Amino acid sequence: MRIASWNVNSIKVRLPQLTEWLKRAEPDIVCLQETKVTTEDFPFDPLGELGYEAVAYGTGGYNGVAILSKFPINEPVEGFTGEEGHARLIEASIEGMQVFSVYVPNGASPEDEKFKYKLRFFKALRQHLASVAKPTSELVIAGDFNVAPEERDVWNPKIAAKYVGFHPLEHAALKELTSWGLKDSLRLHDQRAGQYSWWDYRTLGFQKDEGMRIDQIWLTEPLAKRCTAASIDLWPRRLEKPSDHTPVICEID
Amino acid sequence: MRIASWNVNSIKVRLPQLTEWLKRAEPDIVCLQETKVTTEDFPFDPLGELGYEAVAYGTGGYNGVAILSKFPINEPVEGFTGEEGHARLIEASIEGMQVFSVYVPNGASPEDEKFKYKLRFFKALRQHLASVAKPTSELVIAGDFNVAPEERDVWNPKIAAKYVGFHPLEHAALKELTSWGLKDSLRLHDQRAGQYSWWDYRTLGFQKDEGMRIDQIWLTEPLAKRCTAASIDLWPRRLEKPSDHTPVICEID
DNA sequence: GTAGAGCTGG
DNA sequence: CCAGCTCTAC
Repeated sequence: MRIASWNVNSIKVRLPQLTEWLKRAEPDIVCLQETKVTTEDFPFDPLGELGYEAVAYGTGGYNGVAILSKFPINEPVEGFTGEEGHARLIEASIEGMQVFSVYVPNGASPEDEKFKYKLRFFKALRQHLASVAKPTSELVIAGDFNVAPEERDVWNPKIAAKYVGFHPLEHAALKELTSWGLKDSLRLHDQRAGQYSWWDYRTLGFQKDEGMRIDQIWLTEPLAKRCTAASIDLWPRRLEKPSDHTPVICEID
Repeated sequence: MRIASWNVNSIKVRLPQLTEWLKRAEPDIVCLQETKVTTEDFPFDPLGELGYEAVAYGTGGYNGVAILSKFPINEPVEGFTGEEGHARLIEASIEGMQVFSVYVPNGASPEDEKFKYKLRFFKALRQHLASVAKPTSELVIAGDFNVAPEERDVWNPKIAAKYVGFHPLEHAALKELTSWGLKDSLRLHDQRAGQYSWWDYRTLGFQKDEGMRIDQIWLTEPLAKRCTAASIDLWPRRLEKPSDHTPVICEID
């Protein structure tokens, strides 16, 4: 079972790249973020033709999340109480696993009101997880967390700590969430520094290898034990008009 | 010698369609309007690879005119005193002919301030023509005149007369310009009604055959005598993302 | 309907 | 840099 997560930064613009990548990487489950379409406008048909069932949650031109799956998707739930209708979480049951696709708010700077919302979001998300699942259940939470878990996940930790993506407060918020009982799937198999999933368009970060690993797939212990591989797929960056994020992948069983 | 005029409605967006059409129609001279690029951003290189020299005049994201030619382009002149820096006229000498590419202002309704500007523009253009050429010289003025010359050039003359494109005032303004000594090249060879060069995107005019012939190639008498054919080329309308205008063509010699 | 401007957002 | 949005224009 191959599970992936990708912040596509507009599924309308990125549909050609997404379909190319799906054909090539053949993931079984894909958590998408920043689809930037309403649920109604989500491209169910072209993805269906590729063999993917989909559930999507989008309220407008910002945010928006979805889950694609080659296996049947059961009991989808859109949103949760902590996200204030921003279309930042969708969950569903697939092959007995609870699958969450999440897009954590960012905030332009630590002084920003949005940054406080980000910290509240993490707290509410932990509450939510605890209310719908147990650390001993089979659960995957994948998405754009807008925080790098460790120093080695950031091209310049000293600079990043002052801004957003590696600030101590959000770093602590992520730790508090994952301490509920979640394992960072990439780190079960790959200890290298500099494995990034996002690069700033503005600074031409990709060309300079200046990025952060802010997209992650977190697993509860039962799934972590069955996780046989994890990686970051840079292939979509070679296509025209790449997203600023690239897919992250893990294999279960 | 094949001379064409086309309002491309953004040369950035329309470059693929333009190049396809150039390869197919093989015009010698093309007057372009609504390029919507600055002179600096004009795509000289890809057009040069197709064998076209080019002169362009654009000041920003609106208007903008250009001339492409397989023959050398001499003495290009950007703008004229009546156009107030709007990048609506470019002229040049090609094979001994004076060639003008013009984009006449439109105005949303006869009450509009822009509509008055349109009438002034026509007056100023006649003044300009008279100051740089004679009716006995070899002169071509091609472009989007934003007025249909005759009733048969408009899908619904009664409606059009109330709005823009066939209002008596602008109609008279075009007549006043062309009475200087210009012949409507299409009408030297084709007397059919309903030969349109533009259709409203909003009303899906093309699909309903509701359009106007507002793009024309006007010739002085010496060239009119040598004009062997004239037509409107609907071929580019079959491509993806067509302009709301289609090219008009005439043959000299 | 389609395109650009000038804005917000990351 | 690359998306959205709202506005204007035709």
